[in-house]
Order: sequence, then structure tokens, then C-alpha cells
Amino acid sequence: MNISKAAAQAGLTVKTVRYYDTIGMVCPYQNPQTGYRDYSERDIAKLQFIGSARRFNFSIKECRELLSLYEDENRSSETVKALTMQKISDIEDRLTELTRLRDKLAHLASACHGDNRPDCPILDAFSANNPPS
Amino acid sequence: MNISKAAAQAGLTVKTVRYYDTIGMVCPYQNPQTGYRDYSERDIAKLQFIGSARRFNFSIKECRELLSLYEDENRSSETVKALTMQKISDIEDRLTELTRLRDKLAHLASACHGDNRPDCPILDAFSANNPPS
DNA sequence: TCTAAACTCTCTAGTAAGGGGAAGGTAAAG
DNA sequence: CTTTACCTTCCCCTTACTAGAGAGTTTAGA
Repeated sequence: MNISKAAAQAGLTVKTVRYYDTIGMVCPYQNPQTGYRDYSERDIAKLQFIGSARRFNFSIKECRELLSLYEDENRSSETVKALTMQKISDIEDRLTELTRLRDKLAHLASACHGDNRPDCPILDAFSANNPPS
Repeated sequence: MNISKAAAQAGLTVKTVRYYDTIGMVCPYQNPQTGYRDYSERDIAKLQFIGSARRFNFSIKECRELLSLYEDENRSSETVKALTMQKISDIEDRLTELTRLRDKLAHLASACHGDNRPDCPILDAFSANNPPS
């Protein structure tokens, strides 16, 4: 299967799929005459797997790890679950942080009348000597 | 004031402060003999301002915009409030997205017993032909 | 069969926002 | 005067791609 069909199957762009080859994640057979890549069913499955994991916020490095577990017939689900729980925890940290940011910004915005007058509580807050939180 | 003290005042690293000079955001007087940067009080205030805005998730580009409003004596608070509301909206989009991710991952994790057996619902889900959501 | 469109390839360079570290000059303290 | 702690520029590294140039290939239609 050529690269654009492979990409479509996995919900990725051609550029991305080519990138996954250059970094050694999914390296299809490559015609030595033309240089054209030819993706097998197994390659497609790997691309789909990576696409899903990426959409779940796993980094490329983590995807590599998941992929090797995926391909290991003798794996246990232990490591996968641990990785997933860690990822959930990462996401929750980020949620907490973003929620705090939003609340602070919303608080500032509510104090700002947002009209033509030059005084602005938001800018004032930014220029205050805030210790880095 | 030398760069390390300026950085400390603003809660930034020396590298970051130097970077803000190279990209033209805060360009202090530079001794032509030694090349040493010398930060004025005004420079420090700008660094602090940028530090705060960055911590509020504003990009460098947005910081430039906020900074020019901050330095404009005749500005109105209108634009600042609009930028802030937009940022709040961005953050809320991200919150929604991350919450959905967390819930999906939590759902998968709860289905996975995480023991020594090789079957794993998480990996199964990743390898399923999921349409990109 | 020819041609033109639609694909593919590699390669370079760029993105955001700095971090790491080398090589070398400078300032301040003892 | 020496040591230590700074400072400088310079270049490469990071993440996960994306854009585009220039050139070769495949395919569909006339």
C-alpha cells in the first residue's frame, strides 16, 4: 500500500507517516529502484496503534514503549496499566494547573471593565512583583 | 544590574533573560567593551511583566502584544480584556479535551486487570480501527 | 502512445521556548 | 595576585512535526 493510503488508514498525514519512518518507528519495505515505500498490513496496524496512542496524549517515546509491549506476545498487562495510570496522573496534574490558571485569569477579567479607560487591573496584576507561583 | 540578579528579580533563568534580549523583547544597555548586559529598573519591570504573563500561559507573541499595551500610556483596557477572555477560552478548550482524554483512559484502565496475563484491553483499544475523534 | 495530473522521493529549514555545555573574557573577594 | 564566580558568544539539542523546493514516478485519459 502506498504512503497516502497508509496515512489515510491510520488517520495521519503523509508527512507524519514519513516522519515515523525516519525516526525508526514504522519502517516499511522501500523499493530500492524508486524509493517508494510500501506499507504491509502489519505496518498499517502499527500506524493505527501509534495514531491512537498519540491521540491519547502519549509521547513518541511512550508510544515506542507501548508498541514494543503490543508486539510482545509474552507481555503482561501490568506495565501497560502502570503506564496508563501514570499518564492519567500527568493529565490530572495538567488539569489542576490549567484550572488554577483559568480561575486566576477569570478573576482578573472580572475586575477589568474592558472599556476605553486606560486603567487595567489585568496589566496591573502582571506588573505587580509577583513571586513565581 | 547584572543579568543573574535581573533574572532572579523576575523569577526567570539567565538563559531565558538572554533569550528575551536576542528576540528583541527586553534589550538592556550592553557595555561595548565587555559585552556585559546592564538591566535598568524599567527592564526589570518588563521582565517581571513577561514572567507573569508567561506563567498565565500567554505565548511570547501574546506577551509582546500585552507588553506594548502595558507600555502605551494611551491604551484602553478593551484589547487587554479581549486577549484575556480569548486566553480563558483557549484554556477551557484544553480543559475539555484533557478531561475527555482522562475519562477515556480511566475507562480503559478500569477494564484492565493489570496482572501477569498477556491480554490487555488498553492495547486492544489502541489497536482497534478507531476513527480519529 | 503521449501527456498531464497526481503522486512520490530526499533534503533543508522552520516552528516554541528555551536548555546544555564549550571556550574564553571579566569582576570581585581574599 | 590568584581563585572563584560571573559574564559573553556560539552551536547543537529538545518535541513532533510542517512547509516547500526540486526532481523522479505512476496513473488516468485522449
